Amino acid sequence: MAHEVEHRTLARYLEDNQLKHTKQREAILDVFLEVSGHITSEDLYQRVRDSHPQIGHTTVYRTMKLLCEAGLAHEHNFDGTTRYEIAHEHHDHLVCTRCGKIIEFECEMIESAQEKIAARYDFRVLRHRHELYGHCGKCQEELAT
Amino acid sequence: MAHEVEHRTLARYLEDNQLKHTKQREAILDVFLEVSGHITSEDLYQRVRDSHPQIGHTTVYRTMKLLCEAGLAHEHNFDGTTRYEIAHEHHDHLVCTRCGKIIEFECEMIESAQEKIAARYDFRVLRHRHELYGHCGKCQEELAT
DNA sequence: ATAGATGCAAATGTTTTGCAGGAAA
DNA sequence: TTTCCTGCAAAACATTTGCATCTAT
Repeated sequence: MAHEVEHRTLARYLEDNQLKHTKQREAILDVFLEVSGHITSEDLYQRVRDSHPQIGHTTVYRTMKLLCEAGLAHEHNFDGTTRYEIAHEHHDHLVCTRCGKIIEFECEMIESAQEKIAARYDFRVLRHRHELYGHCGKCQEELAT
Repeated sequence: MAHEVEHRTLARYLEDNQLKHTKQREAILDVFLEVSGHITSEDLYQRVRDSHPQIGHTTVYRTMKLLCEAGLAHEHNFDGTTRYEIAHEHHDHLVCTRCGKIIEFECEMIESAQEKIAARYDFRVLRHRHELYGHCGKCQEELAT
């Protein structure tokens, strides 16, 4: 079994919460980690069925919610459809709308400005999304010709 | 009729596109401008029915799409629910995930930091989305009790 | 043995679509 | 009178829930 660290994290979470360690949960976690992108519940369900045809969609939903609670996955709602991504350090995105290239960035200055904004409105920030859409350098050159 | 400028803008859009000027479209635009917040389709539908009980939900959806095309409204998807807001200058959002309150903010510092990031990656930003999710002051108090 | 998990089917909630009748041009 | 619009009902999706059954502990 690949992704041993994540499976151990799941096991610990299940034990800590008196939840049960089932084949379905293992299988879904494995497929989720394998695809390693932003995946919808439906896509995940289809892929899980390739190797485990008896697993239902309901279980995929319930397991993904569990993985989010265990800190292994993040849920992201993009244009009305929920997508899951593997949890990792926070970052934001530059998205090229022409070639689809995605660049990750982090910015201390923006993070601290966010804190100031939140304080001004007496708001406690739990998470955020920040995406810049536009054209990458290569696409700018290609458009200039 | 209040909001004459917007109604004239709608009228022009309809004429320019050989679309028809109906009571329903007027009524929905009026209610939308009156509430002047971030409103869901369902909320809008309920309010429209107070004064125009015969108008259907379908027409609300279709009209809001039209208002977006006419540049009078903007559609936003916050955590899976679509909300409409009156089109105006760019701003970002603080979204309370407990009570649903939405606060708009603008921040020069963040805008200029975005420009620096973009320059660093040789990226030309055309638009962006920036949302901070968390708890508003009132909800923080309620949670503390 | 028993608390918890599963999978089906049905319910829910949101948005879209087909269609026949109705209104604006 | 022709084209577009409306409202209903039904469809289309995405997600959740009730429940009887099964399984890990």
